[in-house]
Amino acid sequence: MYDRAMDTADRLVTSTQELLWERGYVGTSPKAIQERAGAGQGSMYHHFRGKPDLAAAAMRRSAAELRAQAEGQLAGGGTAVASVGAYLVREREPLRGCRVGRLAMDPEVVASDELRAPVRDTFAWLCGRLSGIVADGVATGELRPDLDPQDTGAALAAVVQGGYVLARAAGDREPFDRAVRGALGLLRAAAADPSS
Amino acid sequence: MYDRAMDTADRLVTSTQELLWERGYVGTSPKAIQERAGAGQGSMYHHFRGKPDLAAAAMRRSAAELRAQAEGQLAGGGTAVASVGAYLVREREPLRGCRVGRLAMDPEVVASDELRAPVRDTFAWLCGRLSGIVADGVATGELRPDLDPQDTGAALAAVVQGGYVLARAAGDREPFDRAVRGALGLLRAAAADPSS
DNA sequence: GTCTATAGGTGGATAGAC
DNA sequence: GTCTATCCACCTATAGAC
Repeated sequence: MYDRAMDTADRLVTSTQELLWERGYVGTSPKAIQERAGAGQGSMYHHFRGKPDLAAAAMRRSAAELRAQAEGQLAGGGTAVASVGAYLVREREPLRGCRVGRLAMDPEVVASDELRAPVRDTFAWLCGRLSGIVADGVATGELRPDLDPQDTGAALAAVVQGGYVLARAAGDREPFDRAVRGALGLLRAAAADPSS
Repeated sequence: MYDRAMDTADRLVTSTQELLWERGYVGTSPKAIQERAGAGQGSMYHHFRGKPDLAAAAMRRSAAELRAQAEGQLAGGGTAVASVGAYLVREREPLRGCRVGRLAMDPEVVASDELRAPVRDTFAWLCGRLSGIVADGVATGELRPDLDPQDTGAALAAVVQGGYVLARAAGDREPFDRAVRGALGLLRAAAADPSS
């Protein structure tokens, strides 16, 4: 249960963020949210219209947090390999999965435009950001000119999301670390001068 | 509802495979399984001890099917890039996700050794298989010698799993296709002689 | 083997008192 | 704003008849 000093609506959103991360949308019940937030039924339905409304608020916040975090890793400047590397190897907890990406596997999230929107926008932004960095690397001659920036950006975003799957399947973070190292190794090999 | 000529236990397993793929473990109820299989409660609990038992049988079958399918793509012979390429660009339905990988995001699957085992074994096998192909490519001089086979294999497996996430987030298969093309492009760039 | 009946618990939400 | 009471459908499983 959260600090009573925190606003009730805020505690409900925070609790929902956590439960969506841990259990997904279909696996998260209003009752569980209320218990974790230390709020009653009445409070929840006073502040939100229902589970989809509350989940949408939680997902928008998680998406914004993730984007800010990723932007912090990507905006470091330096070479394309350095920027992508900073993003790929940043500190993570692979066994928890991605708090946004995991929701893309949820049938009720994908079936609802409102619930899917934050997930869609997050990955559209991330792929675009990574593609831009690769395009810059190609433009400066750091990366081979035959590298397609959009395809490469999508592959880099996918490696992280897929790394979570491998780690959770194994019950061990090792496959995640291997996957991101492997992606970085491939990107280095695609440097115009691979000795760099 | 399935053909009555099919064995009842078999229909139950097949229906469970489909529902696990569509809705995951927490999102799949015995009632929904029974309805799809055209079987009653009594039949289900006669043939299986309960939902976890039936789900485990369905997951073992899905894992075996996926492995056989992947092996068919990977065993084509030829260069490492050709073998990996055949696996990466094989016909898929990205919006449906991976019938095995999706279960790695399910909290009750990862919490149970018996349910997680087929998922764990599938990806351990797949990563090992891809790593072996990369190692062969390095050994024959097709791929650059500084490529780590295990890391690269994990990255390739992750791209496919992550591609599903991107496609479902977008509501469009395009990001999946981009990701696998991007991965193949990077692997080609890591060829010892990139003109190949 | 398959059916119906039954069971306690939960899911998601509404109503109205305070 | 928050609480309790109430609602009906569904979840997962057991019991026992056929």
